[in-house]
Amino acid sequence: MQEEKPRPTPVPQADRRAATRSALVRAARALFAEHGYGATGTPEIVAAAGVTRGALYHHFADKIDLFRAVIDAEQRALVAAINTATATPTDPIGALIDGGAAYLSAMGDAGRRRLLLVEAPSVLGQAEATALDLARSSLAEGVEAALAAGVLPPFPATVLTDLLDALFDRAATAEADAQGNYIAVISALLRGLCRSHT
Amino acid sequence: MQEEKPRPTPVPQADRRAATRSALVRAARALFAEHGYGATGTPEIVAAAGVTRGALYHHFADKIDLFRAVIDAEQRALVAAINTATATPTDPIGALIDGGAAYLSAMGDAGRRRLLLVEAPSVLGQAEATALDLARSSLAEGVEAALAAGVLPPFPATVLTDLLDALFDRAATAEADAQGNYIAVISALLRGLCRSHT
DNA sequence: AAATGATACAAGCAGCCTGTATTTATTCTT
DNA sequence: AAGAATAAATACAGGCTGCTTGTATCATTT
Repeated sequence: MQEEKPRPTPVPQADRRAATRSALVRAARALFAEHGYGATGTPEIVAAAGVTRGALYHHFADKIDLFRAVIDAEQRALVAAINTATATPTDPIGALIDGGAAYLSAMGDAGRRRLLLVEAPSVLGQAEATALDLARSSLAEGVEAALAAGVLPPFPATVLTDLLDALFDRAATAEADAQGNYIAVISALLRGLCRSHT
Repeated sequence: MQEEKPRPTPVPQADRRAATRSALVRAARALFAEHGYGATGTPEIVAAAGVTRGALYHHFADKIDLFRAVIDAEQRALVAAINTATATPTDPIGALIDGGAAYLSAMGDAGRRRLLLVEAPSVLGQAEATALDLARSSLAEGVEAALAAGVLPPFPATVLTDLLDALFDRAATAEADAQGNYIAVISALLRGLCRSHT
């Protein structure tokens, strides 16, 4: 017995790096989502990730940079969930409603809602938070398609997108059993807007 | 000369208390609005207020308690500004639009927007932040009046209030020169909703 | 009006957290 | 296999929060 440290299957550096990095992001996501950014300390994060603060500050410039990575991962997970839950394309207005419903479904996790809707604007500032908002980009496409199809009155696309985004965000924070009512009202609002056009 | 401390106009304790308390709230409001809650330290606040940290922790339980006082004062100032800018009562829908415009005008200050729309939900939590939201309460009255008048479809009042609140909040964060467009779209949405009813 | 009590505030301390600098360990290159 | 490079751990400095102790001013009671 002298197997102390013969060469314990040399782990590639890239894998090693990716492993600790994702462990940090995963642990940080859970704690930021549960207690918020300000109430979560880096000692707590690294303990949950099973590494030390040295590793954290080797991978990320500072605590905010780690938070940014968490938000980025959460945005990607969100659009992935939306894409799997998105219905078959219908008319432009129906596509907006269906996309909104898929968004609500993908926002079912309370931690995700807190991270994206509450913490991100506060920690990163509204400007960067909306810049990182991928779901909003796909909503903008839907609005532009509806405008191009002529089914919406010729209001500025950015304004329509912004207000629709606000409606879906607020619906996402509503009680789960009331979201049907929110979708119904949003749908009625959109249909009424179309009718006022034609 | 022995007028060192004869009785230098004994300041009533109540006045003294109110003076330091309001100095703290005023200084904290300015710094929280400018740099956010997390980036503002209590040493900075008390320096701006011209008192010591001892005074702060005598008047407030902790830093969050001071922030709560700032938000409370800001809410009162907001409804006061809304009331002075509110137009004469018209039809229920017009009252909603006019009230919304008055809200946007009262939210013209960037610091106020940050405090009420970004910092408060993050620091106090969404639940407490909406509970302290006075403007939302008056919006709820307007929605209930419109429902009672039968000019809106019979959707749940809480849902309509919540979604209208979201629209006006988002419009408030828009560029000042674009807010006319936001009001126009919100107005069109509301009118379309009425039309879908009758 | 003098003493006793309550209130407002000041100063200092202990613990924690963040970010950085320094060292050690592991993997890649030649 | 030796050295370069990267990953991670340890140690440290500064700042901030909340508490505790101490002091001065106002109020109250007799």
